[in-house]
Amino acid sequence: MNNVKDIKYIKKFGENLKQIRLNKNLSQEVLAFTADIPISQIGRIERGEINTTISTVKVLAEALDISVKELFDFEIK
Amino acid sequence: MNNVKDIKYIKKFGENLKQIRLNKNLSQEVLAFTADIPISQIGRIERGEINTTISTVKVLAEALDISVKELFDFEIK
DNA sequence: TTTTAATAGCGCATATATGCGTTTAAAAAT
DNA sequence: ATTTTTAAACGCATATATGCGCTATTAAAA
Repeated sequence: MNNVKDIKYIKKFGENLKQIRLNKNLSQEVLAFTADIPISQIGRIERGEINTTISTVKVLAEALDISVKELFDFEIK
Repeated sequence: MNNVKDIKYIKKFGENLKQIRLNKNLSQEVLAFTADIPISQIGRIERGEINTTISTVKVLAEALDISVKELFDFEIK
């Protein structure tokens, strides 16, 4: 988290998550409910504030009905 | 981490990481050095003891010279 | 404009990942 | 058999993700 490149990476991850969520017309609230995690968590991930874990990524992918790989399908810069 | 499925998932992730590392004939030590993370961390991830973060996954992928997606390219069960 | 919905953003406690070092065990090489 | 390499498996301090609740802000709808 202290690494500049890492911060860019988690920001990109969050942007990609948000994009996918919006493409499915889901609110943060609905995604949070489906993934069974707090809505505040979704927000912090999308804003790139936190360096989330693979288990959280997995439940998000399941809730979005996509593969985990798709959540990592973005350009690093 | 308290969820049974999550434990299975992080175990599978670790097994996949180990497989990829061995396929490249790299020791945990060399991978740790290249990724600039402690060797103990590599072991704990491969053994499925910890639910690692996306930034760690990213540096591992870079050190292995593969995409992050490849580290998630395994069957969930 | 007023109401409603959606998101941002904060605070706080707890759980856990990380980072670093050390010891033990097993396997491979000599 | 001994040495060397590799990985497992501890312990511990620190940083941070999570979980929960709440308020503020923004945007959209009425």
